[in-house]
Amino acid sequence: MDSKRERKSSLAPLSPCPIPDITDDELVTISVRDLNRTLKMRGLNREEIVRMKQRRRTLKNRGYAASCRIKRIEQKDELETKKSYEWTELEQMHEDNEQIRLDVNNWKNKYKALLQFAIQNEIPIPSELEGC
Amino acid sequence: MDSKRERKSSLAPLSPCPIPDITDDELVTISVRDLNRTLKMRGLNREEIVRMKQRRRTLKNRGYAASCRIKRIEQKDELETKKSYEWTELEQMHEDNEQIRLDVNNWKNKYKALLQFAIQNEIPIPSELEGC
DNA sequence: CTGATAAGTGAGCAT
DNA sequence: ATGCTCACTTATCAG
Repeated sequence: MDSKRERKSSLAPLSPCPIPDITDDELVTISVRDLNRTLKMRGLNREEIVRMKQRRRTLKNRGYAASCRIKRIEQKDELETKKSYEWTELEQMHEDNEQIRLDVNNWKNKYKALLQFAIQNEIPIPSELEGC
Repeated sequence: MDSKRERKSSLAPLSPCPIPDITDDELVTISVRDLNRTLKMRGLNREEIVRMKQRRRTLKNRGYAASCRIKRIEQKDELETKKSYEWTELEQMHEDNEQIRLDVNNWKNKYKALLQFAIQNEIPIPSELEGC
């Protein structure tokens, strides 16, 4: 049901780290300039440097992919929230509408009752007032 | 701008196909039973069979991933469509509401005018008719 | 190069 | 076995 979906990081085997005392976290955090300096200082060869660069890029990409996923989920949530909000508003509006309709009937009936009273008692009404 | 994002299929190198005359398309389509029969007939060894099975699974997964992505996009589209529809409905409802409000005022004014007329002409009105 | 995203891969769950 | 979905990798594109 609720499955832990933590992935066996398969990155390490891809590019075995030539410098064990630089963590992935450091590698992706450090600036390119600083990284280059560090790599030079350690006296790594071309191939090792390339591998470290690639590893850095991959780690960065991992982060980008994560943000991308999160963003997607957030956008979906936002959409759902807005939709649900609009639905609520729609419900409310329906109610209001119903209420106003009742008001209309109310005033209409009052007017008609009054008019009827006038007719029954043969009270002459100016024509502008009998707009029904 | 509009980028072709077709990927160089990197599957082939992963599991070099021992049977060149079975296409990927056939491999994912064929039933397990038929596949087994075919593999047996070709006299493939254990390792080759395992590789073919894995290749099949991978190809299947590729398809599943595609459906998964399409489904996600469709769901998002659907959500957006519904949201936009609700928005339209909300607009319409606002308009209706406004119209009904005008009706209310219309009848109310008529009633009041009539009542005013009665008062000005000193016409006695039954109390149940002057509900204002 | 950096960041974002589509497609592909493998793991793990559910049926 | 099959299908789905997650995290991850890779290819690519834009800036």
